[in-house]
Amino acid sequence: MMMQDIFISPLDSGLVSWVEAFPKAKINDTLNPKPTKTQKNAPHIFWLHMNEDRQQWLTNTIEAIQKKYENAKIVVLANAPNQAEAFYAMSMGVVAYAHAYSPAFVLTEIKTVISHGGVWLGPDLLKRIIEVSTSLAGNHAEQVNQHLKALTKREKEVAVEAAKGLSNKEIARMLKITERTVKAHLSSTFERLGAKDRLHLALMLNKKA
Amino acid sequence: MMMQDIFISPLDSGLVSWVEAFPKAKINDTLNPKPTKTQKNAPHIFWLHMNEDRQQWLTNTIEAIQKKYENAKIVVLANAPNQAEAFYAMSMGVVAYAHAYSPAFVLTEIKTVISHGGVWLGPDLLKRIIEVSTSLAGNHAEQVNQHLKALTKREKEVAVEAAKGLSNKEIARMLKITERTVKAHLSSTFERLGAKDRLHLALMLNKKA
DNA sequence: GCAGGCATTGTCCTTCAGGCCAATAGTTTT
DNA sequence: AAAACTATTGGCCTGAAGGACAATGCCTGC
Repeated sequence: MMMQDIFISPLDSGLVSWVEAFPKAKINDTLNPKPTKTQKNAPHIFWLHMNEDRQQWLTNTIEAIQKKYENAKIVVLANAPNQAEAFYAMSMGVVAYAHAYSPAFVLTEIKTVISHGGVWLGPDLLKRIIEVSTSLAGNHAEQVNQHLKALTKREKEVAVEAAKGLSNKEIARMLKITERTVKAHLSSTFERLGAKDRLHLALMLNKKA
Repeated sequence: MMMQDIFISPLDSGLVSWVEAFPKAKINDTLNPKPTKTQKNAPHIFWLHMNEDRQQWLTNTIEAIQKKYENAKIVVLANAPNQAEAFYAMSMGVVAYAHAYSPAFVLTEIKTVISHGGVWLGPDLLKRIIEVSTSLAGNHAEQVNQHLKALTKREKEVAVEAAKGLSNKEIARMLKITERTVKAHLSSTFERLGAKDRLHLALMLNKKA
């Protein structure tokens, strides 16, 4: 079966690796608002290029594609991949989430996998997903420890308090440092643990057994 | 880089699809107990055939491989795949989990993916993992109910989503109401439950038993 | 029927969170 | 000794969160 590749990107022309991988692909800046019946049923792969902070756009576009195209697979290519976004995308039915600058061979690989009904994602993300899954299933103490181990001493102290629900100001007072410093430790913590914000951090550190 | 494929299976000869996919593969019934130094460092893919209820064997074999071979990738081929086993295997560092009777093209596909550092698993399993990862576990519904009882129907819906870490905007989208309305429900919820903010709400609804 | 709870949405405003761009100084690793 | 990591803090800026004050339409129980 021939799959038509359609890249949706704000860029005028696609990245080099895209063209290399799929010379025949179309590159549009928006979704065709009115596909013909034939188009609707033909198998497509939509490669959505997440330029930056376009969560809303992503949601809308995915929903639009799912509504308009029966046999479409959706791949998200992120300029700055992050776990929260990946989770979100996968939960919406996206079948692959990768870096926008992935080399051509990765792109063809992704296509191969999803053409056969598979789902593709990189090792880091999967590891993270497994961790989260197993922490829900059991030994959360291990997982929490794993998380805290990845942090520096100071970051740990801050993270634990933040996860209890304290504000930055309160934490600052408690540790006798500036609120600014608390923010710095937290930002670093979020990045290390792949947490979106303090609420997600709290959920990670408070998973019940 | 040439990857040596080694199938570990109680069968005398491999399945047809295995041979078709990897004519040069070795098929052993046990792990070579004493690999040479050269063998240890060479990249291998071990395809472990889970014949039946051999959980213990799986654990031992995976550990043995990880100890003896530096650059080994491990794939589990299950006669009767099940999620619990898949989760377990992945948490031990296995990079693919598939049906033992997968056709040859799936096997080659798996090899391609993991050779490039990826991780492979079928759509059903991934879907399940995503579900588990993103949903608040239903098992502690009892305690949560205590709190939720005090809320109206709509407030409950909003509160649950907020406790998962969704933003007001995301909740609004999900429930097809305005962000303003979400705020209204949340404000009301905070007051009823005596929660300071959404983080405290999340802690209340996620608190350990 | 009318009161009161429920669902919905508005505008305005303040505070807080977190990202971005820096900088300094001590510590550890290579 | 140089590079990398850690702890600390500054200012600036955007966007989200939540409170204050209010209004409308729908139901339900008394």
